[in-house]
Amino acid sequence: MVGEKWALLAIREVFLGNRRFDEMVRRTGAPRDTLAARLRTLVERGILDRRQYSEHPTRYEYRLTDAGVDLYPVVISLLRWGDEHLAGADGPPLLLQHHDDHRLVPHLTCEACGEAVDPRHVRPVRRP
Amino acid sequence: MVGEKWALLAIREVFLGNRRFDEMVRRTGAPRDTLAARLRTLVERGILDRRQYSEHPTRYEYRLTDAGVDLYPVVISLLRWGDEHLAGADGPPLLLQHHDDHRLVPHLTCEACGEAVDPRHVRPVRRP
DNA sequence: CAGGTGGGTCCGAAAATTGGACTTTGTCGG
DNA sequence: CCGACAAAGTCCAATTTTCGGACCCACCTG
Repeated sequence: MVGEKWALLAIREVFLGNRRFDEMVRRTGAPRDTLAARLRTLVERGILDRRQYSEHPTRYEYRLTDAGVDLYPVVISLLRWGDEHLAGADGPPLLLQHHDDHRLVPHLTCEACGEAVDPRHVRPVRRP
Repeated sequence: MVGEKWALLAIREVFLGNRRFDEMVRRTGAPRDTLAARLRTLVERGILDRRQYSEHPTRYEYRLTDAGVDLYPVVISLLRWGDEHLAGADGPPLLLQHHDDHRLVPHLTCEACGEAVDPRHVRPVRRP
């Protein structure tokens, strides 16, 4: 559903507030052609919504649907991975302010027990 | 780094304990050719490690490096998204047991303040 | 009326993926 | 010793996707 090239990057841009086609092209560097196709499939799949934000001139923007918003943990986890493993000497290109008073430190926990999720404590079981 | 087709699926299989080439082909349905290429790039990028687990016959398996293990939140978040938005009537194909006594309910929090992460409370800031 | 912006489309070239056949090395049962 | 089987790939021609750049149209703005 979100595995094609540019799909998650486009979704990230929408999360960052860059909802317009040209803005996404500029920020991601995707070919306009490919991005247009990708946005179409994401809309078809119910992850993005294309809405007009101005008539005269007719202009569109992309918003996340509820299902799209649910991808936030995926995007943020990838962002954190990049910050940790790929960032250069001067740190990550983007900081995330949480509640306007501290840096967001994303971290996966189990809602049931409250603990941090460690792969060693998780056992996959095929559908019973 | 992990955006090409089959990359995250291969990584997922390794997390699930399916570390052998043929096993991954069977489970993911990827073309052998493509999977072989993908595994090669993932090894080059330091996400997987290819190690011999038997001489005579010579056999290899793929293990996650530390950087690879750090992708766990990404894989788990995607898995949860799929469970929520794509699972059919009989539920998700895979259950995750946490500490052998309850179902894992993955959930992104901020380590700094302990709260659940809500996109509305996060403000991206370009590098200062 | 010239220039700019937003949101695309069109196209030929280049790159990646596909599925199936084939290979190599070694094990196992009879 | 023979035939069957497994693991881990490789090879190849036929699709599919992506790429990058040019182009288009409607609408402002000075």
